[in-house]
Amino acid sequence: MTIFVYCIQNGYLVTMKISSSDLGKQAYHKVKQMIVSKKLLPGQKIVQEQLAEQLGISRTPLRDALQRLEAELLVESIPRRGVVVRQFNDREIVEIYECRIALEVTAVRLFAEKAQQSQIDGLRKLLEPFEHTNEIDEKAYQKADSNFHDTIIKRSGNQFLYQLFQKGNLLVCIDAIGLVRPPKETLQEHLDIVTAIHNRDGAKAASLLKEHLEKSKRLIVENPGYEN
Amino acid sequence: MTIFVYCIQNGYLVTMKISSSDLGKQAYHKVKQMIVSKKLLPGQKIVQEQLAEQLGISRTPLRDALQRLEAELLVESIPRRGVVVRQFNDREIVEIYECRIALEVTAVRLFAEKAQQSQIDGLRKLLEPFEHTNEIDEKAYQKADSNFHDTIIKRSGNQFLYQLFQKGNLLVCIDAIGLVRPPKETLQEHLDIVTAIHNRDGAKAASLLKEHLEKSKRLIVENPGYEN
DNA sequence: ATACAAAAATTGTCATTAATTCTTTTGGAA
DNA sequence: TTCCAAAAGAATTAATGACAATTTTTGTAT
Repeated sequence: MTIFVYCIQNGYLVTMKISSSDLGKQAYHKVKQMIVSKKLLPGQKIVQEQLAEQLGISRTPLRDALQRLEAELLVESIPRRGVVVRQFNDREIVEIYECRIALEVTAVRLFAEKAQQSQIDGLRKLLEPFEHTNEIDEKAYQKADSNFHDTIIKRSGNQFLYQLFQKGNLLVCIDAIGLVRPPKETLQEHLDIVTAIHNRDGAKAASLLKEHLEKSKRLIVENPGYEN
Repeated sequence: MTIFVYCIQNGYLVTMKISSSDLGKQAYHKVKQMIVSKKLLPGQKIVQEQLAEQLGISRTPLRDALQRLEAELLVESIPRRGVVVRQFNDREIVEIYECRIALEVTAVRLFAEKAQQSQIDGLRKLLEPFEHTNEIDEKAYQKADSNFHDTIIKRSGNQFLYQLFQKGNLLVCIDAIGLVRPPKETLQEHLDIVTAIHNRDGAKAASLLKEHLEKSKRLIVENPGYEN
């Protein structure tokens, strides 16, 4: 399918084609979705021809997609053996958390210092539905939580940091891990962070977020089954 | 070419073939080298057929390589338009530095807390050739500097962090940027950091490294030509 | 059960074809 | 003539299918 877009460029009306024919990128998103939604299980081998047929494409764009996913550490490719969905053990999850803390704390400081007021308000709005209520829908909260952290990183103003988050796939991994602590506990922490941002207190926001994330990390470390 | 490796696996002698036939990975390393060594210039378009012929391979493995390099942010692919070598402006270099600071400060804390004594000694040895001398060879120092920081990250014990550094290509970018400050200035800072690590003072090492990197970052920001 | 050999499945690579973009040429109006 | 727009042609990328190399599975004999 091809879509035509008309726009003004250098004062002239130009027609631009936006072709949705990039099978590689499409496949990338689909396979990523399949991994996150556990349709492809960790450790499972991906048979290329089979999956390609399932997606209705040939192997070349699928291989492109797998290449990307390997770079994002979501799959592992062993030459001549094939590609398997990567699985993270507890030690690796803690490693991921440590990286996340390092980058996200930096992001929140930048956000507090530079973000526009409307962006701060937007962040605040994400939390509203869950205030003043006892029955918190876990699924909705998880989504809001994910959005909350994503917004801070995306709007930090440091685009490279955001790319690193995506390419390093920290967000996806963290989504896959799911909620570590109950909403009741984390909601207040989120609110406090927003307050600090609102006051443009970057250092305070950073230390609050750090403690917020460290708590979750500690829970994973102290989890039975964690091997040091 | 095929190489056979003999090794003991589960108590049995096993022969393993290591085929260097992975053209994709080979091409990846070659092209990466070409970018770092400026044989392919920033902004330059890569014509796939041309480069493939130059490397003596077909376009399929070259595309694999470019896919990887795109994930590492070293090249940029515009669908149906081609692949160009990515160039970083000052603003992006600062962004890269901010990410580097976040991750490397975390790494040095872990290193100070967990590293074996021999690793700390190894770090110290890297600096020795440049002490007690007035004539510092810039090139040799740059290599030592690069090794110094690489060691801290690699031996932090957090493998994911190291992968993130590689995939995010922070190290390569930083190598490409080169020395920001004169050796005389940074050598003493490096020595102080080693001392803190030697004393297992993670917090001290972290704050010293942070200041060390922040100084370089500030120099870039204050550089004429930096657009905020 | 174990070890080996043959068969099947799967991956990596290439050459070809189709689709898209870029460049040049052509034609017409100011 | 000069400028712009449309059309034709060349160049380049994307995708498909086919083939060869390699691994995994299956079957058979020890």
